[in-house]
Amino acid sequence: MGLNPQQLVGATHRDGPLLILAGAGSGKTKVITTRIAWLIAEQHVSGRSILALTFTNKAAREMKERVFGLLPKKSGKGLTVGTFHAFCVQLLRSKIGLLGYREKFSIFDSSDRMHLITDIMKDLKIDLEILPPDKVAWKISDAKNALIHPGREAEEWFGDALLASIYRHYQSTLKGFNIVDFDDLLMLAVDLFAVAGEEMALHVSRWRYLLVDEYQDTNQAQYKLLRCLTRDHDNICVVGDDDQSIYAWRGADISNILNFEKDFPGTVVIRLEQNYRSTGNILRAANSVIAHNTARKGKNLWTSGVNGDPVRIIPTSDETDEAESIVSEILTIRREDRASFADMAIVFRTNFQTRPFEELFAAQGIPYEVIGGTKFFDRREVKDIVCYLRLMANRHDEIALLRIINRPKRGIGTQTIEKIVQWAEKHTMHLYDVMLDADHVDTMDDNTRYKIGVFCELVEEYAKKLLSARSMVPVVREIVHASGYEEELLREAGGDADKFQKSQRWLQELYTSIQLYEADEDVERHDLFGYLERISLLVDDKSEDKERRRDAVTLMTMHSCKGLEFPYVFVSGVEEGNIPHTHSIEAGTVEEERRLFYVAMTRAMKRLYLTWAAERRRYGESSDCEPSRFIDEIDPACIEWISPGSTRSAESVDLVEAFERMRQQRGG
DNA sequence: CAGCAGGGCGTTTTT
DNA sequence: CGCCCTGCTG
Repeated sequence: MGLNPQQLVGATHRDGPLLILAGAGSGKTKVITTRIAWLIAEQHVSGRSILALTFTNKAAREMKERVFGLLPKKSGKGLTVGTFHAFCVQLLRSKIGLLGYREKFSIFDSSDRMHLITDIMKDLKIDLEILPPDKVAWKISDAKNALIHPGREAEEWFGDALLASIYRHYQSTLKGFNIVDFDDLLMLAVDLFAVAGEEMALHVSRWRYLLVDEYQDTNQAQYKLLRCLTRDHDNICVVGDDDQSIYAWRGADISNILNFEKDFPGTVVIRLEQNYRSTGNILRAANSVIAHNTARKGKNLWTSGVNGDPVRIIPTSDETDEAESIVSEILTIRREDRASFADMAIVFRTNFQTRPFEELFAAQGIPYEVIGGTKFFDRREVKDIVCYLRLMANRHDEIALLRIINRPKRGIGTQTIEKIVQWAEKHTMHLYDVMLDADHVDTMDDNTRYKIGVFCELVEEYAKKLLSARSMVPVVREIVHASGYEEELLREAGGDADKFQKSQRWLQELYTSIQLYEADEDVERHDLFGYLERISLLVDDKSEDKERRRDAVTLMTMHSCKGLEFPYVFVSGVEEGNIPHTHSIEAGTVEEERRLFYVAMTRAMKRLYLTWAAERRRYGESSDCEPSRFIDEIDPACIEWISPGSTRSAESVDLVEAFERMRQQRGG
């Protein structure tokens, strides 16, 4: 199987708790996948008894593929591999009734959450200036990740009665709408075990072997869930690396991995310290940076491979220059090393840094793929139509309703909406039910009632069609047409044919996404609910085959690069205030930033570039930048400073001089 | 109720 | 610099 001794121990550990401390590039996925295959093929454990949990859909997909690649056909049947969130949805789908929700709940995304919180705060007459809704959203999310429920408990936890009150209203509204938000998936799943321990224990008893990836990133809720799943056995294998913990800001609790041995007595600990990914220089550079962290278990990653090229540091004058330098380097590598675009990745701290690259790549015809970033399902056209679908799936989804009630314009304006809302409040009814029953609303005229009637008929008619049709795609096309949405797009575009085409293309992508879903054999039943659930758990739109078929440069943030590897990696914007980010410096969380930088560095297999710009524009204003402190922390023996002019046409004399001074100062 | 213009504000990271 | 939201006018 080609495993080293430690990997082999991990892969062939039979029963009981197992902690695998796996450094970057040490082959942890290989160990997990081999272990699953070993359990099934050699130990005759049924696939049905195995549950593997990951953080991202991508990781889940990869793991599944690799496991099935190791197994003879069909022998892995029943194996569960999924994200924590997807797994929780599965539990909730069948058991959420225990918590007083109805079975066919919808899932809120973060923008829906913001809307609702803003509405609630307005209702409560809270000044949005003093308490910004995004802060509130973040606090509520935090509370849920820590398993803090609304009520007295929350008030103490927040130390703020107002926040607790918003939380209470928010949560009861969600429940009233039969909607759960992202954080609820975890919290409510844990609640299931609290309210019906025995029933749930029975329900999950089929899973006798647990495997958890990226354990260092688990939060309280995920930890508790794992405890619930191991009530009747202790076959839990977790893999993690404290140096790659980069989600503390989202509630990840590093003590979960630090305390694992205490939590699960009899734990076997395995350390994977041999790196198979990067050359010696890259590894040494990364090691020297991470060594500056004090809060770490400490490990010594080593490689038996070649030293390779030094880490190349490229100073540039501004973000345009930075992009041009990288592009020129990309073209050189392609020419000289005969590497493909897909071998290269550009990594940065913040999403908005993609801009100069996207512009330049588009101009030069270089294929690229942005991971994350502005999401497909956040696109206006797509989101509008998805809201139609959401409303048809759940008439009580008020956020969806309010979004499309007058889109396209159908003469139901703010006045009318206000009347509906007031009537609903007075009679404690749902907005949509008020609309269905508009004849009885005495505050509006017949014409308005008629318009509302037309809208409701549309919803009812197509909801029925969606649920009965063999394929939803033609029905959705019909909705776009019959609702007048298409016409509206045409009208909005004015004479701009290009604009109209663009929006059409987005809608086409949406149809394709539905089609892909309906063709997915992994899904048992294909219906509207299943589709909405799937897309709500999807972070990116990059549907399976898409990423593979194109030879493209990958652009992504440091957070989304975790778990990936590329022969050539460019870390861009390595400036003080960017990485480490100003907010983190102020919050005193530079160590997490260092880990983030470490994660980015260790993605590189063959060659690593670090670039920084002396000047960067933000909000249209430009400001001076200094290279990141992390550059100073790299062992000078493994880096090489590339002079600004060498990759392309000569730059300003000032910059070259500044660069020379810096090189002398740093002894580079 | 719809359309337009101008002002204000934001970008840390994501399942 | 752009986007979104608001407020004013037709």
